[in-house]
Amino acid sequence: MSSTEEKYPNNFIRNIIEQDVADGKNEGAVMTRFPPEPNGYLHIGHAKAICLSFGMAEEFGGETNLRFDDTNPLKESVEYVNAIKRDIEWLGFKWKEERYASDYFPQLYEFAEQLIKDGKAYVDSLTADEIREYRGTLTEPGKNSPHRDRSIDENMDLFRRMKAGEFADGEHILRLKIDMASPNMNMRDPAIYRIRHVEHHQTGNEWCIYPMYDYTHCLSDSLEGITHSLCDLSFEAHRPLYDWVLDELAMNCHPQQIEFSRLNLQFTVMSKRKLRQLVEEGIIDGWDDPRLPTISGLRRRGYTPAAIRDFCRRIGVTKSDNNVELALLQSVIREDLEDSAPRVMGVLKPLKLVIENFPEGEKVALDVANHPKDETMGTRSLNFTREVYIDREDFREEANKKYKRLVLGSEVRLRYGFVIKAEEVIKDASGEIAEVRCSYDPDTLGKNPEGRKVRGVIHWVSAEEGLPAEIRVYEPLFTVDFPDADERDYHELINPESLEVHHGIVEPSLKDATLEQRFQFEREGYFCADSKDSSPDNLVFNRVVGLRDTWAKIEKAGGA
RNA sequence: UGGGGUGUCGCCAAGUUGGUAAGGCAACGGGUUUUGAUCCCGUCAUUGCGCAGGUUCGAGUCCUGCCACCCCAGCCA
Repeated sequence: MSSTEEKYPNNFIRNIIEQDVADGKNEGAVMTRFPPEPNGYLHIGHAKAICLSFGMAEEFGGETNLRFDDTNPLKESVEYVNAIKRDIEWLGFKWKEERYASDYFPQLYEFAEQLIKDGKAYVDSLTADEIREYRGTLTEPGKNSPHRDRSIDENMDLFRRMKAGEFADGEHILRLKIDMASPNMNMRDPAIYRIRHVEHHQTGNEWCIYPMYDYTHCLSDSLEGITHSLCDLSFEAHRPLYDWVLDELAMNCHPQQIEFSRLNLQFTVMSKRKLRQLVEEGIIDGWDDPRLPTISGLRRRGYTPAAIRDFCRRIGVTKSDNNVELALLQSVIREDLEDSAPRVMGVLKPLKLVIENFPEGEKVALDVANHPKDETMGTRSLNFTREVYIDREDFREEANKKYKRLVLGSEVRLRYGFVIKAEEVIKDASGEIAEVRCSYDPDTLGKNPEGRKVRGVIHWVSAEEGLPAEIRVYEPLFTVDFPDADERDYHELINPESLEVHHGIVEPSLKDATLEQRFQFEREGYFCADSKDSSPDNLVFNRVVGLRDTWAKIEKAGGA
């Protein structure tokens, strides 16, 4: 990430930090943090936040802590902690320290007692429903709880007994004493400690009271010496509370919270709740299903860390609502793989060709470049044989001039090999084309036939040497561009054709494809060996993204 | 009807003190090409920056008033 090419274009947060550094604020230091709650997997929206927080710190010579915001043991687990760490590392970021909000539980407790002593916090004994009623509405002020004026001693006694486990869940709660009439709902005496007799994944059974986000986050930031605390816009209205807590406790480190709008990507859902639902209902193959916008899903699909980082740079950072098109995500991975993926040939929908005038059993070894522009990627040898497979899309019994592939009675070149001509179509009982009988021109290897023009070039795989492979082609999981905005139940919006499985044939060199290795299947797209299911005896490839397809446009426009 | 935000090309987005609308994606032309890929060239907000007024020699940038959309009423984060 240190390369200048990966620097962010100008954005308002960078401008703020730049100014702060220039002004000598915090002695010119920049310290950020990424604070995920371990209650789900990270997705592309988190990647935006990660790239920003880590990126800004790095750009200004600072560092970033990874801090698990683990204040709600009911929803969290170490499985998520581990998945999150794995994803961040894979993305290419190194945190300075791994922290947990739970590391600060003892200090947080002391601060709470301090607040009680100062008359700035009190124990409330209303039920959750009552508290809601007392809170008022957006347009009406709330009412003070009848317990709001308990004495400091009584509050302290009650709070200590809460900690000691003398009360059941929900019996009491610690609230900040701010202003029940505030137009900002978050300032109407927010709850900061609740009783929860549950085991915590980090602290075990040490605590039965747990601090809440608003109280915990600002103090954790302060304790870690964070200078710029970047978060999404939903916390904007919480900033006064963030500042209130730090001010009332007179913390000497007061980080600046800056909010930016979160990423909305077309044709997918981003909320952890919905993603979890998809996983739990078995609609997809786990958190790393290649159709998901999770980091693990994108990784399994074949996206590279560099492409995801590039995407995060290109979408920018603002406070405005955004609807990023899928085309941008596809564009960054194509750009990356265009240079880095070795080329191979693979056929998704095999159609057998028999080249009748090519001697049976004979092989012609072809020396083939692994990349058309990068010689350092070397070459490999491919055998041309009498029987080959091409894709069914590449053959038509009849077609107009715009169709640059194999047509009955005319010629086409088999990439890197000979020019062939389709002579006869053999059909099975149902009328389906079973194979195509062809002839080849032996004098066309590495040169064009004289006086004739071939329609084009198509890819192929030797029938004798090709390997069977399962090839998974993905389309968006949803049929509408913004499933979150749709009133219909999301089940109705699921694309039934989001996964298409092909039983294809790939060239023999793919036998040794390593997991997660990416290739360009010429004329088809970029593919990645599936990290879960692929093995030398059972090859499975995921299509990362297709090649840009000009032909599809022509076809759609009625050109052929 | 309270509070907090946001509105610049189809999408994303630059636009530091007002000075005469970057860039990327997409799209559309054309060239190269044994990948209809890549690459290259060109077009793509002609008083237009949510709308309406105002200040100014001059406003996307300042002022006023509207409009639209988003967020907030968890003992979630």
